[in-house]
Amino acid sequence: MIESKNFLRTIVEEDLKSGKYKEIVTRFPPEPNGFPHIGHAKSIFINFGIADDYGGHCHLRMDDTNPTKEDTKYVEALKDAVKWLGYEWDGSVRFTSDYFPKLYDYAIELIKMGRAYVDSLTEDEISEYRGSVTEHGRRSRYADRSVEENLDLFMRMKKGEFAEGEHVLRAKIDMSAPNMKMRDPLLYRIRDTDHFRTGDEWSIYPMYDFAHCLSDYIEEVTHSICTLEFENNRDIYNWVLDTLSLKSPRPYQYEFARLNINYAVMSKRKLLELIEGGYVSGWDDPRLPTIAGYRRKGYTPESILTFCDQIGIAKANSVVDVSQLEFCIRDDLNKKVPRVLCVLNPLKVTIENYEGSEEIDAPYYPHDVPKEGSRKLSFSREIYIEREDFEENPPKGYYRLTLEQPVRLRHGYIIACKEVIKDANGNITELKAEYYPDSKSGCDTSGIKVKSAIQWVSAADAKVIEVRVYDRLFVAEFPEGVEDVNPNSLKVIKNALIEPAVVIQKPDVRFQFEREGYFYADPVDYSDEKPIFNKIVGLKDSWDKKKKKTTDKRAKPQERKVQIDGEVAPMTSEQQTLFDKYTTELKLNSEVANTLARDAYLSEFYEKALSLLKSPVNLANMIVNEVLREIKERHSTKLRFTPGQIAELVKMLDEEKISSKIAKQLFEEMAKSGENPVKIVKEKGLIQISDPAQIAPIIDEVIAKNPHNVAKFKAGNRKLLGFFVGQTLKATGGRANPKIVNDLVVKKLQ
RNA sequence: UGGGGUAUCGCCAAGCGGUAAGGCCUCGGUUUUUGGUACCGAUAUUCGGGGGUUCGAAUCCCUCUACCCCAUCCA
Repeated sequence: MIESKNFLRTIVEEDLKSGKYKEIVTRFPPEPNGFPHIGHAKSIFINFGIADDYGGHCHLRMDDTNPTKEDTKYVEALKDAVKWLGYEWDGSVRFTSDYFPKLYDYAIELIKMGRAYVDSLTEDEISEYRGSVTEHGRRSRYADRSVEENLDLFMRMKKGEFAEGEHVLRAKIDMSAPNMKMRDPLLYRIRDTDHFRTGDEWSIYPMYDFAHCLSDYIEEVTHSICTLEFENNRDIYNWVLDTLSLKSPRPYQYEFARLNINYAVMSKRKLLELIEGGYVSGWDDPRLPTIAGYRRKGYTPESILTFCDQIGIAKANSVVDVSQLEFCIRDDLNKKVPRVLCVLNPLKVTIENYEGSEEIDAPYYPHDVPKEGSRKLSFSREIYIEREDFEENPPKGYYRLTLEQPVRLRHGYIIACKEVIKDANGNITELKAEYYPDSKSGCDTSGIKVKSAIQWVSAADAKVIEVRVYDRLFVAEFPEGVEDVNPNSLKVIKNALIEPAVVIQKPDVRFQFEREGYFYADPVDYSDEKPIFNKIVGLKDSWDKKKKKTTDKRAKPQERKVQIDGEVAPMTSEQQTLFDKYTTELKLNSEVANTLARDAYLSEFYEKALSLLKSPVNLANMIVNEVLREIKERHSTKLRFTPGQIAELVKMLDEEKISSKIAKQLFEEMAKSGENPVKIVKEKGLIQISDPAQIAPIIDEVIAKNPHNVAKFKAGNRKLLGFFVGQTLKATGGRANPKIVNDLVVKKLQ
């Protein structure tokens, strides 16, 4: 299958390599409270795709912890979607509700550990006590109940002794946690509602944060992949699994950005609004971005999967252009589907010099699609062509039929228009034409040149079909809601005419109506008596584009955004004193001095190193640029090296024993091992090579190996300097003095 | 405003100190009995802004800015 690397796959590969897991297990865990949309397809593609490619398993699990919203009909829709996309879940479909007994036991355990308590605050109080993003929360007065009391209450909650809202079970974490999700999150709530699977067996239901991580653990999931909005929930995910000290391996959560597509809405709420408001016909309305909608419209699973692969996976919120999806379906269908002739808006043409009738053999596929198959087209005196394919007053660049310009009937003869018949209102009702008998397709000896070939159907045996032409559901690129609905998103053409083979022979269910687009026999409403086709997507239309371009001249006023800098916090007087000392006395540049002066730990570190080595500038640079990173990564204090070691490192740098490149390498090693830098240099032989006589031959070799780049460099591509320096450095194991290499390369390439 | 994220072409997106991948869109051209397809070519001296470190920075450091997520007994 089509694969590209992304950050999730990188993690999976590393975990496999390090032996963290023997086998990868992922899961697709939808809540069965709505139909899956193309965003789910992305998630399915990611989870099943990773499992497939790394020899693992992917589970399909219904996250059914909220009995008030979920329903079995959605379970079926979810299963259908996964199957339709071509994936098989491991084992049977799983349900979080299957784990209710186990989850209950885990909750009991948490209570016994004193890490969970039954709270009896009202809903409003709980919300109030939680505080806000800027204010700490306060703990409930019920948080101090004894383990026994909690146990008793929780068991009675389970038995159904209390009404909804009377009590909840909460984790005891931290009401002042900056992450609001960690302010004693709810674990269980009472619900009177029957659950679609467990019926009235339970009167308490676990919350997502409690159920999800444990369900993953129970199923031995390794990588729990979800969308960005759960980033804050990761802390609880880890808290639950860690607090219960479950035996490893355990799953970890990773987040990716959910899919958005312009001119569409993806949220269940908005989708439901469209359905319930009657803006669309149901979950499978072809205008909806639901999987059922795309399927009904005629999209293939392959095209959806290709799309998911093309858009990639990252952590940045983004909106993918619909044209990317449209490209995928066109690209897929182009290779697969028979071409037929259909006239959407018929205009009668009488060929006055033609008598009788004949059958024309016409292949289903064009020369560039390697597929076999053909049908007969019957030709006679009366035909229909597309109304748009004739113009009395053609615009410039019009290739189709005009009074002066003949045109070819696809697979048939060339015709010329002789007369235009109009009704009382001046509307064209019919064309009188003549054909050229020696111009038949395949044996054309007429020598007439035409600019285009158009579709047509014979009046005598064309079949009437209904065609449903779908346009985007919203007029706004980023729709808010129903107020942005496109009133013309569905056009039903009742009397389109199509060549009979399509509805009699039925060579396929998807077709390209030539020069129009791709169409699909509607799987629900189609009947032999009343054939109905959905438009899947139009063909690219460069003529349409050209026409539009001449009419609307879009001049975009491109203004440059000016970014305003915010204010920087002022320094304290001590910091200021330090800063002044650094800049004037020690001659540090102000940036470095600023960073140093503002961080007490850092400046102290600096002073210590400085007392051992009088190299203020290099020491400061090293500390600000390298040591600071280590401090951040290791939560300050636990550094594995001392100021003395930094001084030794900088000393070697000052003495030009090592290059700055090696210094960085060295620093990293030292930070990891705590080893003495001088010792590392000695052991690894990292002494810098500064002798030009030693370096020159290596450069010569690099130059000899890359004549193409030498030419480019000489032609003025100065960026290639880095390439040559890099190659030379690589050849010496990083030991060559880069400054000298640099000079030498420039000299040699001059 | 506390915390957590994210910023690379019109839209996605690689890139992890050494020549700014790729796809879509757009624009040219060639082939074509689909104004389709295919094929060729063009399109980021620059990576949200400003500084710093380095021979060399999209990548490391500082700082600023913008956007997204979190205060459901939803998931």
